[in-house]
Amino acid sequence: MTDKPQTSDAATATNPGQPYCYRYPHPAVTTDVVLFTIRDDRLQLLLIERGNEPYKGSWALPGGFVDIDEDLATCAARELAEETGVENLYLEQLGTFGKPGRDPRERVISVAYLALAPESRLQVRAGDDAAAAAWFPVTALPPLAFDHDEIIAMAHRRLVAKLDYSTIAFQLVPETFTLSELQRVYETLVDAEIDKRNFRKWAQALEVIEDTGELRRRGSHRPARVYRLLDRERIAFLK
Amino acid sequence: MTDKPQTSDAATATNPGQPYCYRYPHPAVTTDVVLFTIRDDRLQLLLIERGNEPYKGSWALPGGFVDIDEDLATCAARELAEETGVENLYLEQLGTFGKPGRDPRERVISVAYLALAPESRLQVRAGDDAAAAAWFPVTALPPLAFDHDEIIAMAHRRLVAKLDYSTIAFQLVPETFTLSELQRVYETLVDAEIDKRNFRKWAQALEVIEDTGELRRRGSHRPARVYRLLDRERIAFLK
DNA sequence: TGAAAAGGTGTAACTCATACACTAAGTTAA
DNA sequence: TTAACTTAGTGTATGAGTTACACCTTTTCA
Repeated sequence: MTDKPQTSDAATATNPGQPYCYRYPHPAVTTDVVLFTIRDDRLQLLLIERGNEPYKGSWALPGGFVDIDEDLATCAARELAEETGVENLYLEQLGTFGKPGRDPRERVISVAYLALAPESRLQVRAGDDAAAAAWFPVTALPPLAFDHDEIIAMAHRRLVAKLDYSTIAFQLVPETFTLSELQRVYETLVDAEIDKRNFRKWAQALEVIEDTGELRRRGSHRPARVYRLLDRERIAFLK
Repeated sequence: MTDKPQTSDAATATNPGQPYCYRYPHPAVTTDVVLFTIRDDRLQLLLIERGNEPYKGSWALPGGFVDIDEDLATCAARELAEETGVENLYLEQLGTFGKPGRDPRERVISVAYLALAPESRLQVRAGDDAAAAAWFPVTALPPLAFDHDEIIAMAHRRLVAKLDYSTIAFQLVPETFTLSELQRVYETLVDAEIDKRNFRKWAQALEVIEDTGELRRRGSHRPARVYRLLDRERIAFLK
């Protein structure tokens, strides 16, 4: 029952040094984002190098504290925009991590998000706080701060699980693409080869992409038809 | 990046009236639980009547504030045990609801859980705070406090979606049961009749139940074989 | 002892996923 | 100019799994 803070429990400015006071201790709340993209035919994710203790020198997920009047998804999107310069990424709530002691400084509860974007939409700039941001393949992660390894593991499991019953992977493809490019995305995600005819039959039956009528000439071979998503932002659920 | 509270941001007891003070405002964090069971062949959930403003007289999900050293799932289980007297219910994190303004008193972020139990395991007692607790069919809910209608809607969607790819519904069945009873659980959840032979073929092929060898005589008809779950606590994923 | 009520069982049709090999259209280099 | 190379693009047959469907069994009760 969302009940306990009696009326006077809200913030009051009675202590100048630490002006936000409560009758009961409150945890800090952050959002952290696992942003996946495909670069160099590998699934990679964005990490930020920590410049301060704790975990100085380790890498961490982009994220930060939720402003007191800010929605959770807005916070995740904002932190991500600050790091990547990009808005309107696919963003889905992943889960909330709140084990006591996961942050050694104070109780911190983190609402984790899963984000996906094609590499073409990302222009990662050094974070405003001059922290280093870099991409790492999920198969070769550096030492991670906090419980971010668990968060990443859950994000990866979720992404792979959703391949079976949604078109979530189409979020990893640029504005226009060929069926071979789309197939390579899937092959990267499942880490296996997929039969070309079966894949194309399946992808075209979904009614989520359309032929633009254009052809793309790349390399010394027959040009490929170019497709686009009918409705970016949306993922279809199968079956 | 889980970073901002510099060292002195942790709680300090400098203000006797409201002793928990922070440099930045912190939200309150609660857990709320959507506990489903099947009673009278209908899917029902547990609600608590609010005795105080805001939403006095409305009904709300069981839940409460997360203790500062308490894990989230532990908090949900504790609140539930206080209301229902039962432990070891199936409990799964559903999502986190944090829209500013969802609680008119202060910023409250609620981590919602989905819980399932067979009616036989539940002995709902009036809450310790003397609040009324009652079961309502999901199809006939009373006026709800906060955004609890949204939380319930998400829980119901999640439960129904999971029927397709897991044995989550087996959590709604008592220690021992007949195949007809299990079928009625499914029919209640999907609100449709299911073919008896197909259902039994399917249920027995899952390898999650076993024949106890006993027979149950109820009513004036042939007795039914009695089954039990091989591993309560566990839900199997299909496909 | 027969009528009522739920328990219990098998097979055929259909749908969907999988396996599999060749031709088409462009580029490049001899 | 043409032959070799490279990726694009296409259909069919098989097997697995899901769905539809009807009758006999075993008990209780009147």
